[in-house]
Amino acid sequence: MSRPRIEEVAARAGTSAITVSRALRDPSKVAPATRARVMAAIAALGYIPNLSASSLASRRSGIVGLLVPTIDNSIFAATVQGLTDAIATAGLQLLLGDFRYSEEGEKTLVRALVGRQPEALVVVGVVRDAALRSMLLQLAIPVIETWDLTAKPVDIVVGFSNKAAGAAMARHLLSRGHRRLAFVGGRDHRAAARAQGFATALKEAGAPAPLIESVDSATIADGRRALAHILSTAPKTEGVFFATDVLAVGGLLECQSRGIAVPKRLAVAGLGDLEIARELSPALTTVRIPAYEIGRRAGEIVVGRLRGEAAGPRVVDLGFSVLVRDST
Amino acid sequence: MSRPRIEEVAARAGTSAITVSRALRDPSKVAPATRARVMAAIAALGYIPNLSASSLASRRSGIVGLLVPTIDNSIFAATVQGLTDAIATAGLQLLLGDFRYSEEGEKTLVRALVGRQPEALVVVGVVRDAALRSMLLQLAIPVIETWDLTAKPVDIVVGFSNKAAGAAMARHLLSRGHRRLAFVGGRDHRAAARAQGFATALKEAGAPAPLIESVDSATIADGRRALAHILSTAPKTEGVFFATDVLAVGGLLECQSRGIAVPKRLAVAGLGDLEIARELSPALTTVRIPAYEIGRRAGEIVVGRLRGEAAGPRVVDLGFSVLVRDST
DNA sequence: TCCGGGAATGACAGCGCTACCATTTATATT
DNA sequence: AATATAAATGGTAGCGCTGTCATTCCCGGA
Repeated sequence: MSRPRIEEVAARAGTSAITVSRALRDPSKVAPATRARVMAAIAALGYIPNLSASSLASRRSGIVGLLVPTIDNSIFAATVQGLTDAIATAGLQLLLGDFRYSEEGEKTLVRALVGRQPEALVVVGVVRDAALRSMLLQLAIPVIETWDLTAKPVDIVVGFSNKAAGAAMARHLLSRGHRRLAFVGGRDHRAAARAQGFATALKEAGAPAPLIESVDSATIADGRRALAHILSTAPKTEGVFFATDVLAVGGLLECQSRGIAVPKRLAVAGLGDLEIARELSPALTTVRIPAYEIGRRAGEIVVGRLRGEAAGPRVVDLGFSVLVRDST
Repeated sequence: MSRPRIEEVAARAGTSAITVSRALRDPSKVAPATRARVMAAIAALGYIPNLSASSLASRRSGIVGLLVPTIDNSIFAATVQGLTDAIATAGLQLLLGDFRYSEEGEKTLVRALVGRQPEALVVVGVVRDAALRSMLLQLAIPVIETWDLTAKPVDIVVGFSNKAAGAAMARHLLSRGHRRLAFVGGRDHRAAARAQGFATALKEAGAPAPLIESVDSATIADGRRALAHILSTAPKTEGVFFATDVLAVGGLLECQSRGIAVPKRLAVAGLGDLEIARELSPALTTVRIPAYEIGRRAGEIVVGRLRGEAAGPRVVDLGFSVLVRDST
C-alpha cells in the first residue's frame, strides 16, 4: 500500500527509471511513443515523484524560501501573492517561514528553511542582525530583502524609501497649509524611517517639529487612542500622518465620533492604500505602496538569477505615490 | 566554498557521522562531552543539515502541507497562524500552496505538495473534486479539511456550520422585527451554505423568502453595489445579511452615503468579526468565526495523529457566535 | 576475578532519484 | 555500402543522511 517508485513506473512502461525521469523533466528527450507509455503508467499507478530524493540527486530543490514577520498583515499578503505569481512561472514553490517579529525565532527559522536547500531566499524586511547577515552571505544563493531600501543589502533589496514617503507626506500636508503636525507609528524600523523623513522635511521647510506618538500595535483602536492622546496633549495640532492606513482609519473614525471637521480642523493621512481608507468619507489621503509589485519583482529577480542572467542593480527602488483625497 | 556535510562535522569533532546525527536529533543518546564537541564543530563550520537527505533517509519530512484558496484573504490568515502555532511545538513546518480558487491549479499544487512527502495535509475548505478526494485518500497521511463542515470528510474536518450560521442570523433579524430580508454573497460554497441556512430558517418561521444577491468578489465596493441594487430592486427590504464583513462594511457605508437609518430603516449584518466592523457606527452585528481556533485545532489533531494518539471524532464543530451590535 | 548488562559509539547499507557517461538505434551524407 | 551524426535509451554511481545491527567500553554484583 506504499507509494509507487519510479522503478515500478518504468517496469510498467517497459522502460528504465532514467527514461521515466526524463519523460517528466525534459519530455523532448524521450520518443513520443515511450513518453505516452510512461504517462499511462504514471496515471495508472498514481505515481508522484519524491521531491526529496529529486532534490538530493539533482541539487535543485525548486523551492524559494520566504521569511515574513507575520502573515496576519494583509499588506504583506499582496507581496506574497506577487512573489508566488512570479516564481510559479518557473516551476518554483514557496516555503513559508513566519517568524512573528522575534529575533530568536528568525534564526531558528532560517536554519529550518535553509536546510531544505532553497534556491533563493526572500525576506520581507531588511536583515539587521549581523550574525544572520553573515550566515545568509555564506549561503551562496540569491537573497532578496524587500519593503525597505538599505544602502548595503545582503545581496539585493527591492522596495521603496520609507524615509522619502514620510518626507513626501510632510510636504503635501505643508502645501495644504497644515503646519503643526503629528506622526503616529509603531516601534518598528519602517515606521521609524517614515517618522524620520517626515520630521526632516518639516525641518527643512522651517515648520515646527512634529509630535511623535508611538503605538504598540497597529489596530484601528490604537489609531483612535493615539489621536485622542494627541488632541489632549497638543490640541492645536493641524494634521496627523499615521504610519499605516489601519491606524489612520482609527484616527478618522475618532474624528467622526468627536465631531472634528476633517480636513478643516484636522488633516489625516495614512500609508498603504487600503480599500476601506478609500471608501470612508472623507476619503483618506494616503501613500500607495507597490506591495504586489515588490513581491513580483523579487520573484522575477530570483528567476532571472537562477537562469544565470546578468545581475542587475543591487538596490531596486519601486517608488510610491501620494494619493491625495479628501482628508487633507 | 560549498556547504559542510555531516562528515566534516564528525571529523572536526573527532567522532562519526551517525553520532553527529544523534547529537542533533536525540541528544540524550550521546555523552555530554561528545555532544559538546559536536556542537562546537557545528557552530565553527556553520553546518546546517540537509533536510532533503534527512527526509529521504528517515522517511519523515517534518512538513505539513497547507492548501489555501488565497492568502489575500486576511480571515484565512488567522487560521494559518493558528496552524503554525500548533505544529511549531512539534517541530513541524508549513509548506504553503496557494491555488487561487482554480480547480486545475489545485491538482497540480497537490502533486507538488505531496511530492515533498508532507506528514499531513491541511486544506482550507472542503475537497469537492472526486479525483482529488480519492488521491488524498490513497496518501495514507492525515488530511484535515477546515472552515466548513461536511458529513463525509476525506479524513477529518474542523470548522463550523455555515448553514447554521446563516440560520442563526435569520432568526436574529426576525427577532428584531425585520421580515423582508436579503442575502448578499459570493458564488463559493461557503456563501451558498450561508444563504441556504438563511433561507431555510426564514421559511420555517413563515417569513417571506429572501432576495439573494450574488457578487463576483468580496470588496467593500461590491457590498456598496449590492446594497444599491437591492434598494432599487426591492425598496421595501428591511434587513440585509452579507456573507462577509467586508461586504457588510460596504453596505453600511452605502447606507451612510444615502442617509438611510441603520437599523431603523434597514438592518445590516455581516460575518467574520473584522475590527473595522466593530469600530464603525453603528457597529456591525456579525457572526464571530473561530478562525484562529480552527487552524490551531487542525494543527493539534495533526500533531496528535503523528504521535500515534487515538483518533477523535471525524467531524469537529467549533461553532460560532452571533455578536449583536447596533446595526440590527 | 569474572561476567552480565547497559551506555556509547560506529560500520554498513540504502532511502528514491538524477548526473554522467556509454551504448544502441535511426537517419543523413558521401 | 560505408561512414558520420544525431536521437533514444540504459548502467552505474552517488547525492547526504539515518535505520539497523554490531561492537566496544565501563560499571556493579557474584
